[in-house]
Amino acid sequence: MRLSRYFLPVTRETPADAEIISHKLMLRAGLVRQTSAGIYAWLPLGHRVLKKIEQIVREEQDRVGAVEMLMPTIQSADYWRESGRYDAYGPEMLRIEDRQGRDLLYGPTNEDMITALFRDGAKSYRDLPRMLYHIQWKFRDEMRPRFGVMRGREFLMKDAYSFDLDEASGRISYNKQFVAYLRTFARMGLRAIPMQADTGPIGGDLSHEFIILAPSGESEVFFHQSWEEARSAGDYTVDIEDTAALQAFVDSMTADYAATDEKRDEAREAELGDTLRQSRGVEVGHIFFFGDKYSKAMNLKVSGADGGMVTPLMGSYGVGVSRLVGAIIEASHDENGIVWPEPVAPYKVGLINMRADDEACIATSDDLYAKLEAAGVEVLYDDRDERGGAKFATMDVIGLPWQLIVGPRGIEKGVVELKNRATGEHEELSAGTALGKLA
RNA sequence: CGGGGAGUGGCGCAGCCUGGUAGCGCAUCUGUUUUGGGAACAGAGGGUCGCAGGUUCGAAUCCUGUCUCCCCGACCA
Repeated sequence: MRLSRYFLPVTRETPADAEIISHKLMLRAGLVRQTSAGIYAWLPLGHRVLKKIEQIVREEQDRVGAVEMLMPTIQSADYWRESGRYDAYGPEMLRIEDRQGRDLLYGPTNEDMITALFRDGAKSYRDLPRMLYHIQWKFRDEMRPRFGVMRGREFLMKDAYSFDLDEASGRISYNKQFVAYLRTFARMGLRAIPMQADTGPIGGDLSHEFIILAPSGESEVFFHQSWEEARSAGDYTVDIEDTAALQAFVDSMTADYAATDEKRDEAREAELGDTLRQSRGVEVGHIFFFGDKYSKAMNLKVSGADGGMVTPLMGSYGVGVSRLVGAIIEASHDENGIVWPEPVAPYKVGLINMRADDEACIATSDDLYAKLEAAGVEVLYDDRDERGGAKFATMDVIGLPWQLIVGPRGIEKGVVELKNRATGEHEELSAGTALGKLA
């Protein structure tokens, strides 16, 4: 993409209503604009990040056998009356009335609707187990939206739902999602720590929050030092079809202490001694096995193998997709701007033509741009006729992993400069070599 | 929802107390000189001061109401 044809309103000054660093940088880097309290427009660059994150979430859901679908943002109140939640949910739910006087709502979550949809389509034990998910905008009328997209009223969430015939099977579905979550966050360059959360009516330990360590996170968290090590998706490989191995893996991942402020265990912390760590954290995912809460209330039943009727057990699994954009920035930035982990960067390379009034610079830059595009490298090309300093500042604040710099000095020597945004390391090399490194 | 604060060109702010034709920095546009880490000079465009009422010869400024946004708290992906 040529910057001369893009829409990237970067600003030097920070809008006064931004408080935390990720929010400031998202505004400065032209990722989002606020349109109402807790509601944001995603500008082109921010939209690309959102899509990158969404795609990683999607791939990891698919990998554990969840099936993508799409439910509407607007729901009939009838689903919620059926589950008994319509009156219970309270003012956080945005209620709407259509021209016929029918009660509608902007969905804050989808358990009720998915239960109804699954009920109408699944008739036999052969239809289970199943995991369904969608990635859709939600609305919760928060009393107090804040922290930019980290606590918006409208937010993009991946929510998955599992349907199983018995608790053992439900546990497997839960474990698969557990693995998917670890891999999802690791792929985004994040250290996400699974922390035990409030359990449902069934009890046990089948609810976890996934917390990302970030200095300005909302909650105080405590954990074993082993969680400080960065891990990649590759550290989370396990044969998810091997039930025993899967369970063993989940057990090993929950063996080391990790607790939010509300869930601290004084005794265990005392045992940890020097290996106890403390940090701020942001909740980016929450998985939960709640059994027959909705299936029972909404009369979801399927024929069992023995001819009797079975009430499926359900779980739900949420990832805050839009929140992750803010969370990643909280975890990855420096004094000059955002430092995108490559898998979620809006573009991989920022190509800078230092002198857009110089024929040789234009020719070299255009050529590099064409070749990068041809090689499938996502490149944002600053071809504008502006001063170099302003271009560097723009590239720094938007934080693309690589900066490829073309200027008259380099051209004289037959080189271009390649700079790594995260490390600041830069080297001069031939255009061909640079292409090879980036492609 | 309780407490506090703020609405003035795109962004950041001053002006308000003590009414008298709206100002600064950044950004934008034009020209010239520049050119490897947010250039310099000259010029230009852009605001019915959140909205509605009121007081007054006259309101950004005083009064009343109202809307919106932000911060702290309790609640939440």
